[in-house]
Amino acid sequence: MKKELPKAYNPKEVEDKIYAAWEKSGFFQPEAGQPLADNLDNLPEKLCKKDAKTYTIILPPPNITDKLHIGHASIIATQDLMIRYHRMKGDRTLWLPGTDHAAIATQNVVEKRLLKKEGLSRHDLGREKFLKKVWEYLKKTQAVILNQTKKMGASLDWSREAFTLDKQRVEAVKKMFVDMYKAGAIYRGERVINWCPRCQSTLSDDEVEYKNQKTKLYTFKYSKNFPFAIATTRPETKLGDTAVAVNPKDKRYKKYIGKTYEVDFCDIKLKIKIIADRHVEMNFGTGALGVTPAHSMADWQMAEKNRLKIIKVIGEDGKIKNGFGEYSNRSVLEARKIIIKKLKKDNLLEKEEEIENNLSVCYRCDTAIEPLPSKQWFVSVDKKLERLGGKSLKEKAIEAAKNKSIEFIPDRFEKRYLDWMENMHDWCISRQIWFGHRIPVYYKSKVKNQKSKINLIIARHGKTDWNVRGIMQGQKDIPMNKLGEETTFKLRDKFKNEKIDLIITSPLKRAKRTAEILNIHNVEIIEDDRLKEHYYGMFEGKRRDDVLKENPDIKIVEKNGATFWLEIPDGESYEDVRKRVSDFLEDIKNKYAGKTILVVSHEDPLDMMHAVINNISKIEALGEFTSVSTIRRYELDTEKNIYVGVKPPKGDNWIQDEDSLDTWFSSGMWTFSTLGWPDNFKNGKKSGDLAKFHPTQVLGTGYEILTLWVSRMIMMSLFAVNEIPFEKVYLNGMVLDEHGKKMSKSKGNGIDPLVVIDKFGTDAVRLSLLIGNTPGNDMRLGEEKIEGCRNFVNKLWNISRYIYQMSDVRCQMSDVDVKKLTLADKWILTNFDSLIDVDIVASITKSKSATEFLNCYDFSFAATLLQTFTLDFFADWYLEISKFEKSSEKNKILILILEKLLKLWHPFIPFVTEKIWKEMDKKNLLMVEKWPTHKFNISVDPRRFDIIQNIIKTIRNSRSQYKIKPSQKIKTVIYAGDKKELIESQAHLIKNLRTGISELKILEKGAKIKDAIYLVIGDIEIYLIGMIDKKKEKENLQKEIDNLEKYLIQLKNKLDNKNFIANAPFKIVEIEKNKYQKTKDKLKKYRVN
RNA sequence: GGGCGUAUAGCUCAGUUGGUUAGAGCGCCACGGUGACAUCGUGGAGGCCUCCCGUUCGAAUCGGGAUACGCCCACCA
Repeated sequence: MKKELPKAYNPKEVEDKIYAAWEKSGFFQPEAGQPLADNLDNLPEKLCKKDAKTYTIILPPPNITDKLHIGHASIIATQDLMIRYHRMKGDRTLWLPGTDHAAIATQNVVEKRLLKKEGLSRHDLGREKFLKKVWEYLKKTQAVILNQTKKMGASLDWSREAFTLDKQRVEAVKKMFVDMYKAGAIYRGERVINWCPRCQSTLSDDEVEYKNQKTKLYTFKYSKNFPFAIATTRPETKLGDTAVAVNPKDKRYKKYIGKTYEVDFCDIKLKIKIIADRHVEMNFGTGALGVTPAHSMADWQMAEKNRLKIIKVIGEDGKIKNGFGEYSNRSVLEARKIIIKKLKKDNLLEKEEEIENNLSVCYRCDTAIEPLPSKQWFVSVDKKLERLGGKSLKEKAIEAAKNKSIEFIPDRFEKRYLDWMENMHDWCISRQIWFGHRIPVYYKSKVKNQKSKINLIIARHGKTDWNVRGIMQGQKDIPMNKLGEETTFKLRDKFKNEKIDLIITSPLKRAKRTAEILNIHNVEIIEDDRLKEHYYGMFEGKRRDDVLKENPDIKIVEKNGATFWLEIPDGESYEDVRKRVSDFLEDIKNKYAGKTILVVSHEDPLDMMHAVINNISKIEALGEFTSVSTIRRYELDTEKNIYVGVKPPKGDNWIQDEDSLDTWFSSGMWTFSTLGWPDNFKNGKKSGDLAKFHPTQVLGTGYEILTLWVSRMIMMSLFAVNEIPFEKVYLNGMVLDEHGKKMSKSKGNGIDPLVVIDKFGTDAVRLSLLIGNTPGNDMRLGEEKIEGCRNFVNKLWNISRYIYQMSDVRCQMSDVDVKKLTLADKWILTNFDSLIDVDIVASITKSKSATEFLNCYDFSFAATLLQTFTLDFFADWYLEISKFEKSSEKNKILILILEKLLKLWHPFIPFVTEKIWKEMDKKNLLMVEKWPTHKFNISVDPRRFDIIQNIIKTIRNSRSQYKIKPSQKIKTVIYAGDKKELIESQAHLIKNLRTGISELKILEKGAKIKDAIYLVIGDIEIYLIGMIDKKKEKENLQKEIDNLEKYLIQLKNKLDNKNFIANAPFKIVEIEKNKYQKTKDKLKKYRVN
């Protein structure tokens, strides 16, 4: 049955219909754990075996801030290619779509772009109304994105579509937060944030604007006894300085590093420690930087590193806090004036100069921002977690890349990932915005909060015999002695008038007994391992004095008449102890707000507790509990009535945390929250979609969010389901404009996918994004390229059109009589085979097959290979040959190759291939046809056909060079040597393929022919007889001879080089010799003529 | 400031482990209605492979440095 197709392919007429047919087929939805929408079928058994491997990609959810740009299109094209390829291979293939709420970005768009027009800010509307606006907006963009994605031909499973802020994801995020909190992976800590004193609110980083301004830089000493000067633009904050940082390389200050100075800075007493920090610029100011932890982000980090004390100077009202003498309650600027005045008076001010710097101001009211410490939520990346086998999130995430459980494409991104991971600090997840996942933490209303401090009473246990004998006990369980009991009983009086709610004790006998004796009100006693004594390892059971003598090299500190070992070879470090008690304190803060608690423990844990509570260094704290039976009291400023949970607690006075979560928290859960977590994950067992499709195979995204997103997904997935979420990370480069500039709205150089799809068709757009696109590298794209791809798509259409005119569309390979095949037939079949698998052709060209290129993610190569075959081999040669070398076999071959070629092309250009396929009257959709694996297996040495091609090309070329009109036919003589038989058999090709030959004589050899163009191809000589342009021929001949001579000299020089002969491998030398001989022969032939 | 990447024809890019007279597509030029395709065909002209130094018998390819551009991160006291 022959067919007539329209002359040009019209994508507009076919694309939407085809997409609808695909969707209707249900083949986008692999067998689901959930009922399918609209009674659609899943992939039937026939197309996807029960035991088929799964192949899953979760589409990176685009931000709902805006419609998709061409960069998204690039990611979609790449992933749809992978998905369609694997679906055709018979894998159970799932590609899951969704969108991201992009908290900050979306809030900004709505507030700055939409509300601003009406002259409103979000505060004018209030939280609820504002969020309503945001949802209105996002519904719109979501619909646009959905439509765009479908237009791209994406074979996504829409029945599983998700949104990072839909109901299911909200529940998942809450659960995740609570789980992580309970596991100790989330904690509340302080961090410097941006505070606007006028708006009385915190600002996200995006809400801070920078203003270039002139300001004064003051250089001064804190006091006369301080050894050198520092420089600052904000002298008033120096009231809270606890350190001075210098560059470790700075010779001027090296000798001071580590020392502490007590200074009197303008009547305020400060303790200043000199610390080293490599970020300090030696050339700025004096090269010494006053560190104010409470009022600068950078200083805060230094303080954390160096365990500095944090002094808050400025309050939320923008005024100096109480406790700073005459400065208190004055505005920042007033305080500054007074300080400068004093410094001048005391002759401490060395310099006052104008500099330019960036002042951060509030985006709403332009007020200068005050960085203040505030409580924020953090994910602890370093905390060792039980559920991760005692490893931290960071360690596990690093491990995944290092042991190659995750492979990066291209692999250089592994290094970037690891660098970033290794330097990762705890991740602050609370954001001061309204739109997003509200933090599932609740506090009691403010009035009740007043009561919510913890009265902490700390007691050291009573004496044991070992205490008396000066033996190190550590975790050896030594009971209290008589003396100890007596002393402890005396202490009971102290608690007579005090209501103790709870006693928590170390489980060691001496502490437990102490607790029992002190429990006069008969309250509950809880044991807690974290309160155990410092583990001293091999020192335990030895006398302190002996240990001191035997280990003179071990670092010690002496304080309050006691000795402290800073390192114990096989024991715990002070750091370890500090960690566990700090952990303990966090716990009780959250559980026992408002209560009075007695804690009974041992010397070292208590010292460390003292350090944590007062935020001082471990060494400063040592010696606080030197004597047994010491009692100290603390008021723990706690989180009070804090509740962390999926649902708010009962009672009406609980207020939810105002902040919302960093977007990456919810998108970090994307691989499993979309597959039904947590419902599909009970008792560590996966079920439903999660069991079937997680971990996924590939995560493809732009490299710019490798660190932001990919790293988070890895950590979150490890935590939630203890799985690495994907095997491979494929990184798309950015799509730039023709000039290599980033596309952006403001520049107006962006390409809108819908516009170019409308103009050139989806297939053309997809192909233009796949060809010439290397993973991880940016790509430039202009409309010209898309147009070129459109032309190719149309070419494929016309190839089919031609074939349909020639051949009946129904036939099979078994119908082809191999014996009847011509050289050209065999040549094209063999070449086609090389697309599917390496065979004789590929082994000669050393190329991979299209299948192999796809397997190793070299999509551009695969497309180029297919394109070369389609255009150069199939259309330009084989189709042309078929116009005169006719046979029934040929018609079959045309159909057979077309059929397989369509399959190979389908993942790249799904619409046009599906349409052509349909025109073949096929019942099934091409989309679920099997990927070709069977070769035709008719091998022929392609070089035999190459000879014929070469002859034809050479003749065409010289016709063009000599400007012979196409209408002018030429007699031709070929001296073929031992190729005579071959050339004779293919003479019809040489005559018919636009060589304009009237008469062709093929001889083995013969005499030189005058008045003819002379051509040489290897051993073969060709004469185009009857050429008149003698002069031109001579010129050409001479040019060729010159060329050959030059080349010959090059080769000769190489071969004359003794070093080359001596050092180069034998094979290479042979090759070069061969080249030399061939060139020489050719030259000889030309010279004779 | 730190890390990473890129630099090859007018443009967009290939160039596998060092051995090519350095390739393709677009654009350009010339010719051309030939059994599908002018969204086409045939042919051609375009290159100090950014620069410098080194390793090597041999470098577009490996190493070092410079320059330019891009991306990410930190910082601007």
